[in-house]
Amino acid sequence: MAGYDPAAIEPKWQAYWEEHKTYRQPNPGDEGFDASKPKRYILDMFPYPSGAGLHVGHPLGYCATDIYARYSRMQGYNVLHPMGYDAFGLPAEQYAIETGVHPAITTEKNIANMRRQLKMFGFSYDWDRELATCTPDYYKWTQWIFLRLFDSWFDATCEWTDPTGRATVGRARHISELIEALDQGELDIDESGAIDHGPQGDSTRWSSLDADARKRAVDQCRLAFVDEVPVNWCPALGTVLANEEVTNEGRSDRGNHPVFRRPLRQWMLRITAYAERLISDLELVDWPEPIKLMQRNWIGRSTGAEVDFPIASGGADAPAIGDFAQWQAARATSGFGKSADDSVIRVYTTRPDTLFGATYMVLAPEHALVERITTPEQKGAVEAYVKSAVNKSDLDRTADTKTKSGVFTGAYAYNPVNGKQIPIWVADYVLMGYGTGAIMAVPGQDQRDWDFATKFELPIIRTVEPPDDFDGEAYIGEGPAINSGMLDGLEIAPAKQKIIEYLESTGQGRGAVNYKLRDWIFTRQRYWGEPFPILHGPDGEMVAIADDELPVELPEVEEYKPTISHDEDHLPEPPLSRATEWKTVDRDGVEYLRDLNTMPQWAGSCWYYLRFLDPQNASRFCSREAEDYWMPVDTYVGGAEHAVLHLLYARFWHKLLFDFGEVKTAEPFQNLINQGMIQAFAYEDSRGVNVILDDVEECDGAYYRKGGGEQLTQIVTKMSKARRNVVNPDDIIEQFGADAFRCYEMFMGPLEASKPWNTRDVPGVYKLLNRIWRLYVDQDTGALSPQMTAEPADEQTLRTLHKTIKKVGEDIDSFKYNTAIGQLFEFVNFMTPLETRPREVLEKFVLVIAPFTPHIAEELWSRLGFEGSVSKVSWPVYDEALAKDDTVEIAVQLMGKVKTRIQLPADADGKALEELALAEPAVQALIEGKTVRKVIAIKGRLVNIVAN
RNA sequence: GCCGGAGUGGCGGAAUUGGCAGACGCGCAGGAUUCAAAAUCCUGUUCUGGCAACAGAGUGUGGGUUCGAUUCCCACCUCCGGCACCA
Repeated sequence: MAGYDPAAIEPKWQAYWEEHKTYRQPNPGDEGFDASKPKRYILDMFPYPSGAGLHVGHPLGYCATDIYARYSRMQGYNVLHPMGYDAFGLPAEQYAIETGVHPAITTEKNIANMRRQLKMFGFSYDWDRELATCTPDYYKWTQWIFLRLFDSWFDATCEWTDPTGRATVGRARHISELIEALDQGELDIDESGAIDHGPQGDSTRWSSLDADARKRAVDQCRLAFVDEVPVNWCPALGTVLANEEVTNEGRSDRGNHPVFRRPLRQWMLRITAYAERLISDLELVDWPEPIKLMQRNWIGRSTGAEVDFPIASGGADAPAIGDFAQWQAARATSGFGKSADDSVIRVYTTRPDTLFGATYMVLAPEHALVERITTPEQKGAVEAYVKSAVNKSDLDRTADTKTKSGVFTGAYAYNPVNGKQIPIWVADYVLMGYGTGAIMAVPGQDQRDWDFATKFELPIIRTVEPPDDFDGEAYIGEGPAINSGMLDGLEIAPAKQKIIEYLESTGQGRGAVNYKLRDWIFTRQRYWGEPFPILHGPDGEMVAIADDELPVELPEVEEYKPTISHDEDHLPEPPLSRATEWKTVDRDGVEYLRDLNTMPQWAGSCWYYLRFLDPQNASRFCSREAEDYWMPVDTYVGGAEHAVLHLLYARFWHKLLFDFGEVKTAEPFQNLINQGMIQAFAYEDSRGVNVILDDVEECDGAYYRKGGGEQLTQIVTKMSKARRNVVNPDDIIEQFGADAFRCYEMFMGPLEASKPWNTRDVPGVYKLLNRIWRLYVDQDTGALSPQMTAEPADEQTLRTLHKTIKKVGEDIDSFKYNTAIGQLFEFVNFMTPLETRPREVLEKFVLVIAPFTPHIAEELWSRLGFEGSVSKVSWPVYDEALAKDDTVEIAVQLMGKVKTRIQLPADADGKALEELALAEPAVQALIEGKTVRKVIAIKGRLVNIVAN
């Protein structure tokens, strides 16, 4: 074999790496661990083991981290670079429902296929650390972490110095400390059941509860708690559906069954407790600013005020307060209640300064007061409206602003700042899940309110003076307050401050912080997930399974489908309810029922980066030594689609473990890179109808329907089965090899950008590898090329080499692999025409390509006569002086237009550059007869002459 | 609708972050080699006009700031990702 043959060399070196465990990375304390080296933890987002195997999108990120890992090892780092499988999930369960094959079997088969593919790419994972989230020895610790959530409450006012030495407010504490504090009278439970951090030495509410009620009260304060929340319940499928699985007609995407929006008892994780820290700790990590911004916006912190609007009149049941002045007087003494009493509508507003412009109120359709305040005349309309609104998703309700809908309840409330009666409406653009589920509407300063007010002919009062040239509708900009009594003339910020002081002093409101973030619904009515380690007693009490009884293993069932029904009120009966033996547990003669739900797929992926540190550990999720050495993750690469949810959930779990001293870093992921999506070309006819790839032919750069059909438009879309434009990496590797595949994906464009796959471009990089091969190996004989000589390299060759080492190294450091490979092309373009090529230069070049194309690098390295793996060799050092040129071409501009180019020393700058340039005859000719007014000289770039 | 990102040759993209627009690759055209082809090597390739030297235009659209704008500012258009039970 003389030519480059990836099919021969790639399996050979993959077998070598496997046999020698080339990429095994020992932990501190293990044999072979080198404590003198710095560390890098380089992590990929692990894949779901789908039956389709890896698609071309997976290896994009995996190639990027692999190159970085290989480069880091050559730079002298201990590198932790592991891989595993996010193995619980819906597709295996769906397949099981259809075929009866146990999801564990399907999953294991898919994992085996993915493992084969991952090895075929030549990724340098430490395979001894491979894991899958669906194995009992993994999910044992997922359950263990859940129990830490169950065993804890959030002490929101606790001021403490965290183990990294930072002053922090709020932390998770063991639930027993809450009970102790309640017993001691240091804390109380408030009217809504939440922890009352108010005046100490008063726990009257807690003391008034009996033992059962206390237990329930404590359960509601846990970080993992059970609550009723509205969900899309589909009794015919027996599960809750995601909004995207529900059609516009309120039916299930799958099967077209009716879906009901109804409250359901669910496990909830109190992620909202960490809202503040999840925002502020973003300062600790080096993430792309847009991703941080997305997380901040998702958490959605806003400051404003809560204000009570007393009900003035309404239906027979309306808790009207009667006389406004009396109410005000009463409030002045009683103060602002912790939760709203019946007679008021409490709103949250970010613009309390606009209170005088609140001309009506809106309740969410689900608001408890709607039914009570509605007058008999409006009852029919309101009921019909509420009925139609509850089945809409939040997205639908807020999406279409043009066609705002709503109904008047017939009731009125008093505006607390001026006592004016304002109408109360019901509208679905107000969401129960945000704020208090009720708003004060200020059409003068809010466009949604403006649209609504205009449509229903409600009054509009401006309370911020717009500029003279303002011709819009609602005005949200800065300006002095008008029509606002005591606030008139104040700018927004001081007006906010003043009105909050007034509201607090009169007991009508208070300053408040609000978050968009909602607690995390953690229940799934499914089979293929982690069982909850919780027992339910006969009287509804919850008991945690002891740590030493974990894992609670997933039992066998004969049918994976939840129990289905056509009755709207039928309650969920998940598949685990069929595990008759398993589901009941006897404890001291009392029969307990296991929790029959499972955790969402997120659970396993929330902490897998910790298990990689020490995956076989049977006594802890990972050893403290391993955690101490390896954390945090230095580089985390994955798709931007995880920018919010996965990354927020994982940070939340990490902070819980941090609060309990189980991990030592406040944040898990120090650096984050979001790879783009690999898209595909697709073709549409003149009507915009998709034409599958098999029916398209190209002619002179245009695309036509096969058989002389009409011309088609090329578009860029997601790869999809329907368009038949999915590319299978196995096919590409079979044709061109893994090294070429890796190079192609890295050369496609910036890692972060989405870009279309184009198989037509793969031969380009394949050709590069062939050309590299021929620099070393004689095509005819298969021996080392006779053009490779022992003679020392000339200066130009050395400059090219050193420039290449520098450019490629710097590009790897900043993950700019597309330009790094461009430099490899330039090096090869330079070497190819040479008659003889210095061996010393070519030896160094093998090291430069080793991170990108490990197989060909190993082969050439061994053919050059070296023993052992090239991945163990140090990255070459470049000479700064040789890596740049002495003279550079300077562009000479006249009035900003390039007129000529001259060669000048690279280090000339400022005045010197200006003088050198002006001395050039070509430049003299340019300015002849003109007056030079100004000269701008930029070192190594250009000289711009302003002359006329 | 809300949040985030992106628009540069026939195509993927580059541009030291305010300093020569189009590196590098694909494709295409021409040439060398070959009986021929593949492979390989060399040359050219933003557009318009011109044999050419050269001139003009040009980074989604329209404005602005600047000696100088793909880069900064304002407005708009288009596309992509996310919107909490797909993960």
